[in-house]
Amino acid sequence: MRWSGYPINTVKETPAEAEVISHQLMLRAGLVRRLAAGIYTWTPFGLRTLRKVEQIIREEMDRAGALEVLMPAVQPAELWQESGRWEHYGPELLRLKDRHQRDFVIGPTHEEVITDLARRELKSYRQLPANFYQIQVKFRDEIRPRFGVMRGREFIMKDGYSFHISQESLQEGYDLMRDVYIRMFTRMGLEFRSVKADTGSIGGTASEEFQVLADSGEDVIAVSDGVDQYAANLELAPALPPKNPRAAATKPLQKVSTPDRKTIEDVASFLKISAYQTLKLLMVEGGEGGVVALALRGDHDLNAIKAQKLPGVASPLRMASREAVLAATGCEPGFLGPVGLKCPLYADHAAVALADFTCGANEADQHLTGVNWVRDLPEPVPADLRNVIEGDPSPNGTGHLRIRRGIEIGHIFQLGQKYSDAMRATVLDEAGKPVAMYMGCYGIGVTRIVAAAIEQNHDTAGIIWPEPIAPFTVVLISLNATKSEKVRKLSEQLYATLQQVGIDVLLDDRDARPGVKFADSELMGIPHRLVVSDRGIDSGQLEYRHRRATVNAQWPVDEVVNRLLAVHQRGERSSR
RNA sequence: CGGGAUGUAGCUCAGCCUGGUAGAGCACUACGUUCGGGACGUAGGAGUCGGAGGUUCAAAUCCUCUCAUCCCGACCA
Repeated sequence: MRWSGYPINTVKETPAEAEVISHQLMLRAGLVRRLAAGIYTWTPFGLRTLRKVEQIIREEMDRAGALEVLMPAVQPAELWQESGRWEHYGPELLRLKDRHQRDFVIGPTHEEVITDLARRELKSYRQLPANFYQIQVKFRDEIRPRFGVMRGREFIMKDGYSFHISQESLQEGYDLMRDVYIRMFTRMGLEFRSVKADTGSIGGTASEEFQVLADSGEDVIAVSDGVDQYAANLELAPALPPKNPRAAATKPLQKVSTPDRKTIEDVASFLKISAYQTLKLLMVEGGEGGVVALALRGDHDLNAIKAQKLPGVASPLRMASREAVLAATGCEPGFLGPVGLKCPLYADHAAVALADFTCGANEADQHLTGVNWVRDLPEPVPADLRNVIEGDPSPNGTGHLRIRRGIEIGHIFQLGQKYSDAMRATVLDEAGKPVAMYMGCYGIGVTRIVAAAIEQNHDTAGIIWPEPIAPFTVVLISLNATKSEKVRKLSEQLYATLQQVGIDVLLDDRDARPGVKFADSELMGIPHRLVVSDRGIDSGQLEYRHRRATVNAQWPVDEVVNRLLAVHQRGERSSR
């Protein structure tokens, strides 16, 4: 491709709408253009990277024996009514009517459609296992699209679905997909982790997310620094009970006046104690009416996912209303405590381990200090209620947890028979009896990967593409080509040769000043740069520079092609 | 959904408080100079000031409504 024929401008100024670096750079480099909130056009440069990501996915899926299909973006409501998700999916599902007033949706995912295909085509256990995938546009009407293509409403996803005769076979297919994902993301040059995840509303048993580690990520994950390599979504990471036994009581129980000190922070600073010496009490709705109290150490945060799994607690978790709290305790939120409490109580392990702690007195403007379990109130029911924090021991026993942020680029699930039951997708087994197929589901955020790769690979000058997904491998910058016949000739010759040997080369043949070309090539993040100039030709050496390098190398003119082939092969290999 | 903010040239923004002929930089066009790290000069094109209504002799500016976009929040007692 010739840069002179590429009519999309780069921009020096950062567009006001872009907050994260990947979004800023994608707009500045002209990779995408916004059409509406969360909806983007991909320009030729951006599309080249997108296609390379897709191609890696395709190659690895095909190699694993998966079959590519292409399903419709527009789907009839009947299928969604059949699976029950017409009611349950909520406002993220974009619904529309056709001219005959029939209901349709724009697919946010394709479990229904693929299950419909499977029940029509798959009749016998002999046809299993089967694995279908597609790379296709999805639409989810996000509450708040942001960060450019990272959380867009319309986006490209690779979604795959496998069908099995048994749970054992599903497990095998799932394990295979996990390996495939690791290989794909490694090939793309991404630093990522496989992370245990909550199965959430999709249901099913096993589930893992693939997270690209990046500070701008929207997900919080707990990663062990030990040899166990433990990694889990924050929602799921268990907090182990403290090993040391509870200390003995040393202080008397006392009531102190704490006017208007309603938060842990206020109380701690007012009484000149640390937040971890306090206990806070949260009131949530009970599963069958009433309220349930949850006690946490003052410096810890409630984990809603863990709490809503407790017997007697409403799921999904809802905080109790002010009225309900008042009715249960006779006290306003802000001064609640476990002493003399009449409703059911769960206490986090760390709260159970406290001695001589401070908590609300269930009386306006009053707190208790020197509180001790057993002596002042009954031993509580212990539970894991909190989010893990930096430095907690790893649940697998070695090392400690670090809290990192991640961008979810892939998610694999075992769906089991949820959809095949609802939609009667059965095959006959060896005994001739119908069995609902076991399903696996495997997603990858293709467009999001492009943004995630930039979040991980950039500097002040711009993008630094991992070689396998760079829009071009080499940029050939010709200086003063309009005047210099020899520069023009050599540039054209190298351009043709590089294309012949199969290297993606971009020829910067624009009639622009050198500074503009250098700056653009760096903004665009092309891994290898070669400069063709009169100066170079006269000395017999051309300048070469890798995007990550800070100085130029001099390459003899007639070795340029071979050397580029060599560094290119090295670049492709190093990221596998 | 709750809160906050912003809509003025393709982009980044000033002008609004205090109403009186719509601006700058970048980008774009032409010409000239320049030519190895985002050049300079001259000339030029380009905006129904998000939209509608109102107040006024007069509205980008004041008021009302509306649309769009962005940010924060939607456990923390």
